[in-house]
Amino acid sequence: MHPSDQPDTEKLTIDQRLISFFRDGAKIIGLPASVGEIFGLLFASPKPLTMADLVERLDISKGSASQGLKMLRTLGAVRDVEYDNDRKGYFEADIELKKLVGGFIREQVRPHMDSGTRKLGELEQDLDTVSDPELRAFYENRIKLIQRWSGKAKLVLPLLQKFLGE
Amino acid sequence: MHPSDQPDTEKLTIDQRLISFFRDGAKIIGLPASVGEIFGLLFASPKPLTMADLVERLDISKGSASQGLKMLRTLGAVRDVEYDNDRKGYFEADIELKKLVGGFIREQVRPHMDSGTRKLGELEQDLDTVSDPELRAFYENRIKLIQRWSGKAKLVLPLLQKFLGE
DNA sequence: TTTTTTGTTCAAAAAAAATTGAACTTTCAA
DNA sequence: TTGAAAGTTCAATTTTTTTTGAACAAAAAA
Repeated sequence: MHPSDQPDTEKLTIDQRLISFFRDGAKIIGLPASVGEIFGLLFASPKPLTMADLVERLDISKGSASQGLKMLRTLGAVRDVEYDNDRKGYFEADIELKKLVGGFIREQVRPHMDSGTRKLGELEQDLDTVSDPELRAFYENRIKLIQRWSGKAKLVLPLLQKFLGE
Repeated sequence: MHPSDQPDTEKLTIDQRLISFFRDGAKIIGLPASVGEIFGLLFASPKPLTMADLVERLDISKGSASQGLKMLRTLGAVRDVEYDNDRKGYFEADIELKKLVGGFIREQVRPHMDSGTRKLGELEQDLDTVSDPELRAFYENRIKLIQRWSGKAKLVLPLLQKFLGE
């Protein structure tokens, strides 16, 4: 080992650091690391990149690149751009926080909340099946409690989006 | 199969439904399913339960129960209670949204944000190593952008907690 | 003290999630 | 048309995470 070789954190290029930053970020919000890396590389690139660029620079498979881009497009975090009047597709990162958060809420948060709301409804239906009146009163309170939580959650999301939209 | 047997969603008891509800909720916020189930069972129980109760009613191992309870206590979502002046430990769910969200932010969100802030600092240091002035200006802008995001995130959390605190 | 009950720890096993890569489809240039 | 480049799909593999269970520790009853 050459004496000037330093422990890990030294001598990383800026784009490597950005990739790592967004890899961690992706994991935190429950997205695959490769998705974070793809976004990171696009975010760190002054010009649009092709899928082949991603495969080469991130050392991931074509399959991962394709699936990762698909997810990022669905989230509205990456968009297709014209470039080089080339046959290949080019991509760039969307950098509006409002849009990034909006996409995440729309694609990841809302569907879960909706399914939760549905489950909660089913729960309420089944209260009838509880014969013991004391236990039933207890369950009623618990369900009311979750409904209050749910109501707050539904208020928080638009508030959050408003706050983040500059 | 008896003709009165219905598809899955029928004939679940309320507590089974609550357990399932919180199992899903746990997965959504990135916690193990067993942790959600434990919370769900405690939430659905009018009186405190022991670890042995959890093992039996959720059909999980003693190890899972012990680890799950540990995590829930750290999150402030479950607390030890006196009961039955018994040798065994008894537990009950904490049902204050403020506390649940607060614990999650303290234990899961903050540490990640702090590590992100640190990484961001390192990134800024390394700007010097970029020789091309155009590229450097580009990176400077990107880093400033993330810093603006980070600033908002730091404002949002207390706001959120305030909103949820009744 | 010894035994029994309760709870913790952690290496190993199982389960879940992400990634790969080869087969396939689409698109366009020659 | 045909062939090559670009992109997608998905079964198989790899990696990561969760769960188990047996060994251990702590505490209290016998």
